[in-house]
Amino acid sequence: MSDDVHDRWRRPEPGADGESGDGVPAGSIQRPTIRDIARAAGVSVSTVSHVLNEYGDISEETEHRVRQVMEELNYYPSALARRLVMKRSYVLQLLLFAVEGLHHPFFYEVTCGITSEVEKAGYELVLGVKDTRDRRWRETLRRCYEAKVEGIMLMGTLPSAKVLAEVRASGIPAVMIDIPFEGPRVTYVTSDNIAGARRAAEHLISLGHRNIIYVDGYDLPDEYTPLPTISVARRIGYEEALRAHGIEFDPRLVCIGNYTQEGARSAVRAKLESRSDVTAVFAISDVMAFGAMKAVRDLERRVPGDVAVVGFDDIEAASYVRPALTTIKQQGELMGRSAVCELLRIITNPKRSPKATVLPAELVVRESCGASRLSPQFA
Amino acid sequence: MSDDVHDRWRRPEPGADGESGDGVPAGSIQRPTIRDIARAAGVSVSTVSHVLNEYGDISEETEHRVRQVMEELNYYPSALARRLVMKRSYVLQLLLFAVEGLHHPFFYEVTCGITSEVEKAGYELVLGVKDTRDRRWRETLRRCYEAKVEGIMLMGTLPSAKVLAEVRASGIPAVMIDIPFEGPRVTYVTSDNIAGARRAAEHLISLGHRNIIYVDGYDLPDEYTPLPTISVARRIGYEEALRAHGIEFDPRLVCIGNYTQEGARSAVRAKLESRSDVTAVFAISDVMAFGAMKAVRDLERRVPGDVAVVGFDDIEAASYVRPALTTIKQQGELMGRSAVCELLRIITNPKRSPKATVLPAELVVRESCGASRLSPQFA
DNA sequence: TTGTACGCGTTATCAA
DNA sequence: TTGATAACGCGTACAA
Repeated sequence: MSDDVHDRWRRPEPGADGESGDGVPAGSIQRPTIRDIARAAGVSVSTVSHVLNEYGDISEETEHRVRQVMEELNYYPSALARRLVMKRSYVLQLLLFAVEGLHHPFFYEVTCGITSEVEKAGYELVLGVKDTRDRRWRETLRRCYEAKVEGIMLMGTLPSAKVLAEVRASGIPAVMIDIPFEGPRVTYVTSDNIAGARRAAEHLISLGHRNIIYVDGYDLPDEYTPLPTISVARRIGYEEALRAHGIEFDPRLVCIGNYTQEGARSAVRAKLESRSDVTAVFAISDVMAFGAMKAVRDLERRVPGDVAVVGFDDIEAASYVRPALTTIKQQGELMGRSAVCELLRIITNPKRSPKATVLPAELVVRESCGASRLSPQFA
Repeated sequence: MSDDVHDRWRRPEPGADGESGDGVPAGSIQRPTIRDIARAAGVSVSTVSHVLNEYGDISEETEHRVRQVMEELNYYPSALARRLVMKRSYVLQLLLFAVEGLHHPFFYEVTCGITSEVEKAGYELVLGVKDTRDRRWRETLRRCYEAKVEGIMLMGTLPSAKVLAEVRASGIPAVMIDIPFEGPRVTYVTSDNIAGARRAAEHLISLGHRNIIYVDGYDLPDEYTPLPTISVARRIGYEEALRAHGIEFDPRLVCIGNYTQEGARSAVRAKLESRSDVTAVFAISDVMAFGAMKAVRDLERRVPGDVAVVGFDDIEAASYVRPALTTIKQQGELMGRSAVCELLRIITNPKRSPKATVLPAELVVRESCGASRLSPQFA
């Protein structure tokens, strides 16, 4: 019936080659609407809608006809229109704050976990990567508001405390990833950074080390002081371990690596040169641990023979390097999944006060500390 | 005027603590609409719309009043509604096909390039990561159709040829990343894989190597045969280099590493054991090159002393490993940017036939071949 | 079981 | 310079 409709909605490219025999749909130009389907099938729009949403109150014959027409016209309902009328966007936003040149592999892992869970829930994930130092984040948030995203996940290197505050004040459900920050509809997921760092330090201590360099990420500007970053947490774990073993914490053993390899390299080298009594390094990221290893070699010393090194994250490269890096494993993918689950929970259940998630961080013993027991991961 | 409107649209949380003094907006529940603004400002909706879109035909006084009301009510126009009426989604989709456990760091780099460019263009980027072996990709594509995405970028490990064909047939503008596949509104961006591979092989040859193991990614099933993958391109470059130097190509020197470290490790070890005349390995990904290095050590031989190794990609870890990996650098971020630019071009200019982009792939000499000339990247 | 009519929050057209 | 009103494509009472 009404064949002109078929004509109206031809495939975008009438098929210059044999390819288009497949007859696949879409094309962002102009597509058939639910009304076209209704007309072509000789029914009303609501009938089509009922078929589409499987109300199950349409006669088998009608349904069949409708579906057939949808097929023929390559009809795909507009999510845009549906979202508008449903007053729901089904969109989650992932905001990644990164520092230029710092492609932290860990983020990628988390992102994979996030996407798979988002998809499973029938949502869409919008990805935004911003430079941490870019002042235009307000613009980015405005776009979230306009897009009516239902939830935000925020991850990365030191987003300004103002960003966090604004997200919280926005009232949009949010889950911070590895950023301990809470609010009415805001929570976070993180690794057990304190325990992880403690375990790392204890591992070194158990091997006899007492003077352990601590390579921190950033030297926090004052605006962050109230913000308990992962950096702070790991520092606590480190100090706890020292205390538990009667070792006094020496602030002069702390240095700043800026989360980069080169930053850690020069910082550690400087420390090693000034302190000949140091026999170990604990860097709070694997990348910085790599830098530490280079620093040791710069001084013609050996890992782990002269200086033991422990990292944090367990990125893939940790098993590639030589000697393979002993480190604290963070479960990135799981972290991503958890973030999404928690976010969806906040969205669906506004009353319920959100709960922070803390994932275990386990020690992975490889070669960089010289303690080569029972590790199948060995190179 | 009309103060009840102010009451209706309070901030989500009336501010239990001092925080909300900031007065920041949004909240996905129920927000003021353009009509509310119009009412509160005592003007018509079209006036508000004109202010919003800066038509410049509104009296300064009115505009000021409207803006003030928008501010007070924390009004943010709905992108959903706008998109519906504009018949444009302003959404680009990135489809990443990955194999479980294979978190290729290179993808992350490309993604960063993509996001920054997408944002700059005022678009939104929806991210979807699918397992290559997942048969439900049709579902994923359906969601693209329903969301009326304006363009698709496709990247990753061996998406089935069917996926590519369907994307092409869909008529949605698309840019494949590192997948040489074209169509009416489909093109690709890639590195100069042939030249890169040739350069890698030539580097080895120039160092005196003649029996070079070639570590390929996958053994392609028949369905891919017509598809010129990067794998095929690199193989061509490899063979070209051999031919140019009068070395006969020996198919028995080719092995399959499945793009994983362990895969390459065992494959290369087997080859090395059976062929004592081999003095070099060219792996078409860095990760596989790492596996090759392990294989060499498994046999108590040394890199580069006994066996030289070259990789492809230049991921970050390439500079971390010891010896640092000599490899072919792909410009991931640039690749992402180029993909977006080309995609936007296809979208805005439907007539113009798209043009493939080939980015240079340069040799980065480090330590794994023993040729340590003029390289500042050295560890 | 099917159809009518209204609303979702915009922009665009036209008239005032 | 401003305002009414019709789209945009869909979901959903409510009526038939």
